[in-house]
Amino acid sequence: MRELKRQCTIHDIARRAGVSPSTVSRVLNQTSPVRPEKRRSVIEAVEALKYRPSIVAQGLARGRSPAVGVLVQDISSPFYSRILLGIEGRLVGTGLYPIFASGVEKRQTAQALQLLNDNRVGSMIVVGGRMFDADIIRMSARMPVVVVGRAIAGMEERCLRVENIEGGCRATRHLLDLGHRRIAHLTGVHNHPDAIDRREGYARALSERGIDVDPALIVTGDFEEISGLRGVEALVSDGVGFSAIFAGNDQMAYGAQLALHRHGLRVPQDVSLVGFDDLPHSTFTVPALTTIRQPTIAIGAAAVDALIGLLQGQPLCLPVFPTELVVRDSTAPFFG
Amino acid sequence: MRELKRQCTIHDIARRAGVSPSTVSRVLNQTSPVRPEKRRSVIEAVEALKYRPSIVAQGLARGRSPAVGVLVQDISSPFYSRILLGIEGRLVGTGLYPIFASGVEKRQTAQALQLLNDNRVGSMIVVGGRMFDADIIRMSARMPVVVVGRAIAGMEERCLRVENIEGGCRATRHLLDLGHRRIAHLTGVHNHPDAIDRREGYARALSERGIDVDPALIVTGDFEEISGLRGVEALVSDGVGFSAIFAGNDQMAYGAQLALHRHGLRVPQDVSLVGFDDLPHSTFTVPALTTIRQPTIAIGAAAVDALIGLLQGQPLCLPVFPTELVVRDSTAPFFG
DNA sequence: CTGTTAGCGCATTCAA
DNA sequence: TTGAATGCGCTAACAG
Repeated sequence: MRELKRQCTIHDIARRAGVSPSTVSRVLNQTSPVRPEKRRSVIEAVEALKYRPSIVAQGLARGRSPAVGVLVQDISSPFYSRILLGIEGRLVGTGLYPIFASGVEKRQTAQALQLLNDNRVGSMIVVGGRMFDADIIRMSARMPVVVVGRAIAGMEERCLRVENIEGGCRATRHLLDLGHRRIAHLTGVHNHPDAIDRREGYARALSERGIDVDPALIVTGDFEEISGLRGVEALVSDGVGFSAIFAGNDQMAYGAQLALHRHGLRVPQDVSLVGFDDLPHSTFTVPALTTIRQPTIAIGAAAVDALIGLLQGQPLCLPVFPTELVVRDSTAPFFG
Repeated sequence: MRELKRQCTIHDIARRAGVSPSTVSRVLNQTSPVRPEKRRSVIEAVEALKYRPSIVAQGLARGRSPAVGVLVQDISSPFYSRILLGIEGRLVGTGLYPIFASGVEKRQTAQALQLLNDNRVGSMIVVGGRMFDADIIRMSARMPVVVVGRAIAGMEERCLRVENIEGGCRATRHLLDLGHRRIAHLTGVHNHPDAIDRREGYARALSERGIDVDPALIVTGDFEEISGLRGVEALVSDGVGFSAIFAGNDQMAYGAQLALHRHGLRVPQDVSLVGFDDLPHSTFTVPALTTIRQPTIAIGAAAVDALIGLLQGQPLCLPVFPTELVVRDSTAPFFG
């Protein structure tokens, strides 16, 4: 690897300001009072040379790193990337900064974790993912960890939660209010807590109205578009009658939308469709998607806030995020 | 910030293996021969203690960092995040790792650049963005820099290029081949080289067939969905006749699709639509989008390869990426 | 208040 | 081949 042109160091500043390196460090970190005149000359030198301390050296000297490891399932996922945006935005100006490592599959996860460990990150945010809980629990013994977009048995209190049950209820109630009775549900990843909760909300809303859950109306998906598409195809080819669909997330709703279109079923005239997440793109589907909004950016920001609290020794405090129905054009009243 | 439980260091390994720290370093970095028996006991100790060197300390000692600064306009953009995926994937196993910093707006850009500088990254990949060229040129004087998704005057040779003109041609020819003559074009960001090239391709294909470019058919967009939507609305409300649209990218095509739908224009029966990029989502639009594919993942990977070559002192070699027409369901023959 | 000293964890001379 | 010594850039403990 090529050598870089040497950046100026704390010694250069010290020399130019006529003080010792420690003094420079003191004014920069405000770690102990410094005579005003010296302070001024230090600041002057810093500005003149455009000096910026090396985070690397600081980390070594301080014995802790300002890096926050962000472990994410898929950096290009439309959902997770919104959370990352929230995390990154909130980190700016805090002195902390993120190191992203993505690991969709198990092997990648091990590498990702190793990368974060090699960097000696001082804290972690886990965003979704399917790695073994044990790995995360082990990390959380060594540093502050906050989890977003999944639940981990044994460290529930560190998992940021969204009102998924309530959200599933809202979605389903909306369809019920429109007169729909045969409402299909495309679930998310099997055993995923969010998927389970949303389905639970679906069932709850149905039972509120005294409607029995028809297992034939529930199709297992995996939160990806293609599973939504296949889910609808299964429904149609099995001859299951339905006038509405509650998809476990927006991406599955997109797939469902396409499948419906291919079968000549119009949204919302023939079938009403509700998603979950309110991804930015859902404003632009044809037709625009009615969905349950969860505040992704705010969720990412909250994870950072919680982490900072933890780093300062405060007790963990994670808000539970509400969901909100956003009515657009993919739902309409049912006309038998 | 809380202290972490101390990780084991090279000294711990040295002690356990009964050798000096230098020897441990030697076997780990294979920097000079070590007697087999010692080598073995070092390796044994490393595995027993699950030792991993601190990247931070290595960076300090070596005077260079294995971190690659990745400056990106928007980490949550469906297009750029694909490139990031390619970059990240290619970096795994190279000993290098990315530090992402996003800066959509000018002020954020300055902060992003500062973050990378504070981390003393040893190289950089710039992905899109609208910051002043000068900032990038300045960086490129100090370290290897490769640019993706934009062009910078004065360092063209470091900018990875895609056959945008040819792509624009392909898209337009496809529509011409289907019999369309009134083909509208939604351009990307004003002055953006990709946008200019795609438009150039559009014009070239038209002139090949002896068709004059009608300025009324060209609407300026900005690569975002909403601009595609507004572009179509402008076209319709201005009463401009057209039977096909070539959108400067897929996101604008999405917006166009919705606008067409809202005006009761069916795709592809009434209007054919072609995008550019082939985002993963384009398989799931209603109807599935015909588009020009560019190999985003491969582009990210190529940027990394080029960077590694540069770091090893090799001359820069950037491939020019081809584009490919992907025909799906948003285009159909023109029937006057 | 401030300079000097001593590491942080590692790579890299330099001798041996 | 290998250990001891030195330093990367910075912070922190310790005198003064």
